[in-house]
Amino acid sequence: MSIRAQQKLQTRQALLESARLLMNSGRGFGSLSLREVSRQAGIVPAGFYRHFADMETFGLALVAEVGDTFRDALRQVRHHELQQRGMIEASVEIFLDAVHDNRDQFLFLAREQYGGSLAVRQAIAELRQRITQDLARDLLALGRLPHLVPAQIDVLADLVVKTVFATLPELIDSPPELTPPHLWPAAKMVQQLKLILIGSKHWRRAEDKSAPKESIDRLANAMMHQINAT
Amino acid sequence: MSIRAQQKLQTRQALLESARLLMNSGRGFGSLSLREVSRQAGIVPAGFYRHFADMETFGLALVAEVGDTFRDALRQVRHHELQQRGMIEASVEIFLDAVHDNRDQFLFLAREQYGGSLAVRQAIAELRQRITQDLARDLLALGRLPHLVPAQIDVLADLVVKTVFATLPELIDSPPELTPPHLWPAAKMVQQLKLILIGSKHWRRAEDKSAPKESIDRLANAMMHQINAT
DNA sequence: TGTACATCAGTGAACGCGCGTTCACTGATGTAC
DNA sequence: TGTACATCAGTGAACGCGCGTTCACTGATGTAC
Repeated sequence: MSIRAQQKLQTRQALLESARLLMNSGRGFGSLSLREVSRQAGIVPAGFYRHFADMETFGLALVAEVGDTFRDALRQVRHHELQQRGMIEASVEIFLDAVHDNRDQFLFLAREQYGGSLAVRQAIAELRQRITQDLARDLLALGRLPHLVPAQIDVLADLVVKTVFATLPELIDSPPELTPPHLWPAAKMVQQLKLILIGSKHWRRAEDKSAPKESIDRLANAMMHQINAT
Repeated sequence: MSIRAQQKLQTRQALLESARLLMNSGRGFGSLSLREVSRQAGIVPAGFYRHFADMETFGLALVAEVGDTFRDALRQVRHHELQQRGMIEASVEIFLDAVHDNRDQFLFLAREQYGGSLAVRQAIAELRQRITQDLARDLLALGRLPHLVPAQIDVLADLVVKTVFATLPELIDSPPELTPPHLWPAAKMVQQLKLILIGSKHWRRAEDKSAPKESIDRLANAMMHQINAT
């Protein structure tokens, strides 16, 4: 790569890192200013535009960055060729190492998954959906849950990913001083994933004959209560 | 109450409602300005200070508001005197009604649970902790899970509340057009809560004799990987 | 290799704008007698 | 009940400030010959 391209890339990464640094003190991405980020990266405000059209595009670059990191971690988890016993602990351990090594990237992800601008939120939702689908595919291919239909696998994968994403903020910040050991985030998450896995082992196939009509009606009822913006 | 006090209360509620309205278009509370909120509520910026010292105090009032609504809903759920069959569906139905009736309050809660200012995030964390502890107390008192020790009940309650909080954003916004019915948020949440309940029915007591030392070591290992800010 | 021109990452000044906060004020409501 | 004074929610003007964006620029790096 040419010297100029290298230097440009360096500045670009300085901008990304600056945003993550500024968010470390508890601020949301939406409250960062273009001038502030540029200042932190050591360039003049106008220089920002050599790299990004606006703060929204910049936010999408941050999502792409943590997305790559996240998927790398999951690839490592997958290559660990899961054995039944201790599978969850080993996977969580690999994942926690990735979070530790890229603390501020995951802080951005945790902080902006619901709070960010529309574009950032959508990009994170897409990232999360791809991760969920990959997990569902793996669970189906592994064949350890042959009693579940694909729709159930989807619901299970969604719950696992939901649990991991929702635990991220706790994993990144220290827990309150008085937290008893069984509620320390990493241990708690391991227990909860095991609990979910136990549930999925004993989950009956949908449309079970023992509760034929009533449960379907109830489900439809719950679905009708979908809260819509429309 | 005096006329003056009534009018003041009315303006105060207009301010709270204005903030929630402004957040409906996808913006975070942290990006709202004092002038903007006052304008929406129909008063002059300086008038804001008759009600709140600053935007942070104002944010805490919004947390308190949705906290009351949330706990009212849970009180209704609790008074429904849960019967075994269909307990989850009935509870979710009551909860979804509350979310529907107070859409923008729950939108604030969902949006700011991780993204808000430090003070707002802490207030929401306290609200959530109180809800979790109440649930753990209820689960223990009901005695339907006698094989679990209190520490396991805590982990279970945390997972249930985590699932509900993490599903809130989906419950509030419409799901993407192409979502298959089994992944519609309300139905999906019901399935996932059932899955968790099934897991808890089959969860072995901690310190199970069949995996005596190894699992404790693994747990400790996972806990050591706690990611700290320190 | 050397030269002449092109590219373009980063500069520095300037702009108009909405912001949070202050202040003395007004006039409806409340209170004391 | 009527009067005289106190309270205080909301006003309107003013302030200094950091913001996003524009522009012509500079000078190191890249390219053509």
